[in-house]
Amino acid sequence: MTPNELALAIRISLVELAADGTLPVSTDELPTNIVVDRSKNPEHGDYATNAAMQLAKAAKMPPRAIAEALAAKLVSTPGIAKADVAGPGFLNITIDAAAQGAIAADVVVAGAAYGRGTSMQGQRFNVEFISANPTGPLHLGHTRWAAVGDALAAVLAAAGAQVDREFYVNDRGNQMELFGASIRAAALGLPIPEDGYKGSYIADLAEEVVQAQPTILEISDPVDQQIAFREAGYALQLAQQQETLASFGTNFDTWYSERDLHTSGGVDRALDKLREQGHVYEADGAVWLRTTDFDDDKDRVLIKADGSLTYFASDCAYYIDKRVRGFDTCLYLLGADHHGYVNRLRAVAACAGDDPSVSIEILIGQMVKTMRDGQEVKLSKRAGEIVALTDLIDEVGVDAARYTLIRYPADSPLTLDLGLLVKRSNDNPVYYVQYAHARISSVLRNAEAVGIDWRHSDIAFDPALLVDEREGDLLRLLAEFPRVIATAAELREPHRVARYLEQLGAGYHRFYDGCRVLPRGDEPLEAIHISRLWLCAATRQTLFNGLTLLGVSAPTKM
RNA sequence: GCCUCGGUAGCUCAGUCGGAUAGAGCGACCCCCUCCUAAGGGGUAGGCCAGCGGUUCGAUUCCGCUCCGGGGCACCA
Repeated sequence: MTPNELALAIRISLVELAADGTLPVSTDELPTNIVVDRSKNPEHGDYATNAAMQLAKAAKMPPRAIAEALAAKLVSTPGIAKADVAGPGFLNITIDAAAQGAIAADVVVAGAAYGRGTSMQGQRFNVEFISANPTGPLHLGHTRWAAVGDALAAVLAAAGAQVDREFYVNDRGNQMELFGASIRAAALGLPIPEDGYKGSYIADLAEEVVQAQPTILEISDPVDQQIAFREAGYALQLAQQQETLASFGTNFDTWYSERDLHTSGGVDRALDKLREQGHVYEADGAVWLRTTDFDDDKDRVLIKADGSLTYFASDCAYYIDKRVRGFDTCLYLLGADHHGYVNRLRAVAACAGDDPSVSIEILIGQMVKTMRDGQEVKLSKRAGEIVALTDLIDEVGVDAARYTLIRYPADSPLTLDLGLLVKRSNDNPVYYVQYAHARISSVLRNAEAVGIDWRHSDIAFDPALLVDEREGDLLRLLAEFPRVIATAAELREPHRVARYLEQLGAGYHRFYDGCRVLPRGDEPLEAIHISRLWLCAATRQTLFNGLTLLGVSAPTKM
């Protein structure tokens, strides 16, 4: 019996109590969401609910009396062994051993689908993240969302939502010109422009461009030549970013070009839309959007006095374009340095006639500070000091990098110690979780080696045998997984999945330490062995499903 | 100044519909391998959940203020 099934049983009992008059409340007054918590203390049974205390006010009855009535109903429910009233009105519930153990079989049968739910069915999300300028390699500043954004998208999808991962390519504007000028200067041996890109990768790019396209040096017009360098460099950088992210296990459904947004008329359509909604005005020779109608500090310029479009105009067009493409909710995963954009983006949605509380959501990822040997590693693309994402992958590997970034909530600042991460030690919990998966894999291999086919054995899986305290803990943990995914999706917090996997790993290691799975040398094969193998298989499946959501591999050997 | 994120064990951090005795890893100390991977398990020590008020049966959690730290407040991209 899972917590969700238990919650349903409690709900049904309450409805019955309200119907027969034991509880003087209408069914409308019953809590729709019954809270069922795992008990921390084993003396308090398997699960606890505070439903009686929640109802006390509406029913004008002492919580303990309500709990008593509820307990009497619940004990006649199949699968529930015991229901005790405790403290101010908690109800401690013990699940029947067989009903508890049956979860192991449920998980094995569900397989890769175990944990997936339907709580977000019918919702279409556009999850946009990273969106780095194509003017340089991806660096550590981009990695947090590369890992967390991807995991968040996976979690939303696991909760039943339809999710697109999108990367916005800022391939227009002044930065691109500076980029082109910088490469050209490097190729011709000229000084890099004052505010140009000074990283050493620029020289490499220049060399690569010239090698692939020697005639570029013969272009006499400096403007044309700069454009040629810009375009060649752009293509190389974009390809490199795509390759880097693919090697990091982050794959986008859409790479959306800002240029396309303009050439397709998206900007004009957006401006028309905003005008229709009545939030556009002219002043000081510029065209403004009155975002102050919706909580922004100041209005924003769409078209500058010189007639050129602002970057903000592109932002508006991009948002409106996403909505036209049919997304219910546009998620923007931004760095803390973009936090000033939150209000204006929300205002854009409102100016476009949308309800910002539904159609736009902006998540701010706090800074990742990187340390190496106790020294802070500074990231500055202009100054040329870059710790590239590819370096991180090379140094610590995809699994450790992704996992470490994902296991902390994105809205808390994070300090990554590269020196520590490089050590493949226990300090990184990814190994702990992966080890649990590998350990189970090994047990199952050994079972096979001695000829035990636990799935099709003559000796049947008997859920009632899994009564050891460590087996019960592990079963309760397994039952928790669907709720973890649903909550992680709801709160946009994929780190909850990682933390859960650590608990599950710990639960397995304890079980492994205290409960012998395979028969020793001369022992006969018995039902307890088979049942424990099912429990092992269920745990492995859940670890696998969870790690897969996070984009971390689940090795069968380490 | 305004906005925003944080302040929980020596260190790094978990802990949302407000619940029973506040958790984990690392570090310290003590135990456990004739047995499926010791990359593991068990135990001890370590806390005024930054501070002060409020809401109530009950607050680390919700609200207000104060203090301390990170980040942000362009007709830049």
